[in-house]
Amino acid sequence: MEFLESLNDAQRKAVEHINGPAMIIAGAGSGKTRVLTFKIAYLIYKGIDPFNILSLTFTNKAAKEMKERIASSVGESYAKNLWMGTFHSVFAKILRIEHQKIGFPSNFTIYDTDDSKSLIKTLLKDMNLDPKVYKPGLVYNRISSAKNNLISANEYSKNSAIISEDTRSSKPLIYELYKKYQNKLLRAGAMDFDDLLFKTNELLRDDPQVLHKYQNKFKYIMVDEFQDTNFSQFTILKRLAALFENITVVGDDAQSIYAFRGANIQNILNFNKTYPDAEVFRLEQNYRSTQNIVNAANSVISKNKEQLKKTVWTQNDVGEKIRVFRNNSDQEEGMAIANEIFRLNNETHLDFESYAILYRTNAQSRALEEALRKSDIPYRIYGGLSFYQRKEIKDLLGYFRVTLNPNDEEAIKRIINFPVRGIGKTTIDKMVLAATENDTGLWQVLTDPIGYNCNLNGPTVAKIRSFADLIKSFRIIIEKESAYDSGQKIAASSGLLKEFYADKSAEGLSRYENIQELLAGLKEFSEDQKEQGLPNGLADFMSEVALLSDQDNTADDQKEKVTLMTIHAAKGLEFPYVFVAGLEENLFPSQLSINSREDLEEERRLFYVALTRAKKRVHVSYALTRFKWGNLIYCEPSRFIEDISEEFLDYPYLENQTQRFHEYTKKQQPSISIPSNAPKPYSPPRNLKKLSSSSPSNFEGSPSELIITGAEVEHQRFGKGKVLQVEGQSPNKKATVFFQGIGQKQLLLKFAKLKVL
DNA sequence: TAATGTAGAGTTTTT
DNA sequence: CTCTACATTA
Repeated sequence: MEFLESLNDAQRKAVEHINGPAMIIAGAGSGKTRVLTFKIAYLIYKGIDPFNILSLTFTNKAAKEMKERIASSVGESYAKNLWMGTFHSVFAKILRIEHQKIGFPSNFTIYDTDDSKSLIKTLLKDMNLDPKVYKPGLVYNRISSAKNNLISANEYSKNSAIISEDTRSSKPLIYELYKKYQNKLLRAGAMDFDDLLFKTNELLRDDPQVLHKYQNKFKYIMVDEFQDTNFSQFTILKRLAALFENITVVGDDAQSIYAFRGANIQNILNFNKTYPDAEVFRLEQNYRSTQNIVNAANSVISKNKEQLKKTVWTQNDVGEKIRVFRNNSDQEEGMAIANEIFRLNNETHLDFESYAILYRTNAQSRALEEALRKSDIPYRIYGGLSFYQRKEIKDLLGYFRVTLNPNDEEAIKRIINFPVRGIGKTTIDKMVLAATENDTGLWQVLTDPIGYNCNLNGPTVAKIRSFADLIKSFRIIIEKESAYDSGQKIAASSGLLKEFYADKSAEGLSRYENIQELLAGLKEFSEDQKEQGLPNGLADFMSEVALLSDQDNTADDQKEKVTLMTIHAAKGLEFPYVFVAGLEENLFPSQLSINSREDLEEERRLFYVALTRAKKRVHVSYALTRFKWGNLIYCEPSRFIEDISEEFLDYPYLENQTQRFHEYTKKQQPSISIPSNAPKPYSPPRNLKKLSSSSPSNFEGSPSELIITGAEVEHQRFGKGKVLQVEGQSPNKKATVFFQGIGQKQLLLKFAKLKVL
């Protein structure tokens, strides 16, 4: 066990602790992950069966990396028996095993946030509620936080405090929505993210046999990022650990930055109350950053009231002070950072991947990107729309979902008329109505439209039948074929591949590429699973995919590129040089946080996280003016800059510059007008199209019989074009026309006026 | 049914 | 400003 030699005293003690509850408070950069992996390896060396170890992490990526590290230390054959993953993925797995006990199919669907919100929208329509008052996002958050606090729909409706809170915000019927929402999920054989934890809690609470089974299986439990767990998660832990109490949690209260989505910092602050015998280990030596960075970060976090006692220190060099950049505008801020990176790079000859620019909101990336582009500095930006949220990906996954679970109504609605097969809104509404009246699901109606008496005409019934048959044929395919083969066939037979292939616009091209990428992922999955002798069907793929995120796709193309990301996304990462941009009041700290101490403290922890990402030097910057939604606004430097003790700051111009700024703004007030000498951003001319399309309309179309393949035609708006194809029967005759300079368009002849030339 | 127009909203994010 | 969701129009 010579690996223990490489640990410091505190780390080694934490690793060697085996029995009983333990809390490891791990300061930033203190080698937390190393301790956790070593501890698991140590348990295995001590003869504990990996089969009895459960290790929970914040992301799948973290789990995967840790598993690999353990495998390289104790051997693959041991490591593969470890249960390792996020709360959601581990307990989804268990719920699939125990599905009968909770009344769900084993291949239940996991609804993502979009599915949930769309379901809430349809419920609002049913109940005739105004979606402007009952904003789906708000309703969802309300239900989500109830679930995270283990309040069922029934308990919710009986909780007077909650009801009166909802009434005060003029949304008294949320309890009703919650109930209906759960009913719909049950009927759809679906769970949302919170349900995965909620149902696990119910299962462990109500079924002593199941509880006993998993208590005995998971004799040793490790939890990473414990500061970001919520009540529901902690309750699961308490239940599972109740028998042996071999639970080790690792975390840093100073880095708790996810309260806004239900994480409860009290879990870590009060761990000792739940487990009075818990041994507490403090990892306080920082191996990452210079003394100046560590001390500056400490001075910031000390302004928070709620925290566990610890003193992070380092033996590293003193290093340089935190540099403060003051700028007149967000553009200038970007240029200042770009210039500094350029200068540093000449000086140090480091790769561009040594630099990160961190910010509070994604919207800030634009000005920064522009500056980097102008300076020819390569960068990679994280965030934005994730791969799995893209339309085309959700479309294909929608087909997979319906195939696996035809009760998945959100997925049915997504794909039933995409690609278009003539089943429109009216038809769907009729069938939904029939389903509601007969107290059944949409799929049942789809498979027997006549039996349910939906008042549909013959051709429509035929279209519905052929859609149902299509799905049924997919069900046969996935019975015996691999995920890849099934996926390939479904993508082709559904018409999706053709649909995206036909679209030759830039967007269409990238959509097609994304579909291909997903199929490539399926292929990789199928082959990997087969190699390992594991099941490789579509169902197996789908049971994992709902819980994956972009960060799990370890794309290694960030080499030689500057990293741009939000501070949240930077958690757990490190860079030699870090730029924290936009340190302005109402931006960082965010405007929404400055009214409560708790929220403000969370923002301050976020700043702490930002500072402690850096190894060598930190630059913080702010702008005096910034464009927000097209308007120039004036900004004040963030209070967080003053939270850094002056001795660690390099703030050359602080006094005279800010003073000048204040004089300047005073002069301008009270009329908030843009001074003529203020920098104006470049904005390209817009709405050119509008000007060219406003001609009076006395345009006559030719009769549809004259519109034939090959004909040269003219359209009022699109101009001259050539008919490539005509399909369908009058009055639903459709022509595909190629217009010069515009591209291919599909037009319904009963609407579009086309003149034959 | 599909393209186009318009109103409204707009932290942080993983599962 | 920019994106999205819904209504409108052909």
